[in-house]
Amino acid sequence: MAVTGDETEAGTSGDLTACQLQNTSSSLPQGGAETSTQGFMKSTDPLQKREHRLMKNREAARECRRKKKEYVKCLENRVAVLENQNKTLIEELRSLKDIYRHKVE
DNA sequence: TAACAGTGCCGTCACTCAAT
DNA sequence: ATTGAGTGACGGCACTGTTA
Repeated sequence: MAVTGDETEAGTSGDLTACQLQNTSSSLPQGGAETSTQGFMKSTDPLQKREHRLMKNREAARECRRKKKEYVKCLENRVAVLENQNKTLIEELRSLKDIYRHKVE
């Protein structure tokens, strides 16, 4: 199953904001990228335009799927962490109840 | 062992959204 | 209005496990 050894103890401090599918804007040079091919929709012949568009979309799809997989993995890790926390809290509640019962008896 | 179902990855199309 | 990036949906292909 998933949730292998890597990303160990992802929830030590409960970083629940870790799983963000979008907003990787920081590293991606949105505006200035691809200066060599900028405006390819305008100039080149239709066949080349199409080839270039397909290539870009191919790469975009790959990246999109990669991010999505990463996101899902991250969510699975969160689930595992929260399940553990839940288990611990239930156990704690049980023992506290136990202590209380013994006191009132 | 052939036939089939399930799964994962890929390429493409169609669409949306933000930037220009 | 145009352009480019991102993404959901779809179909195809390859691989794997299961069953008769």
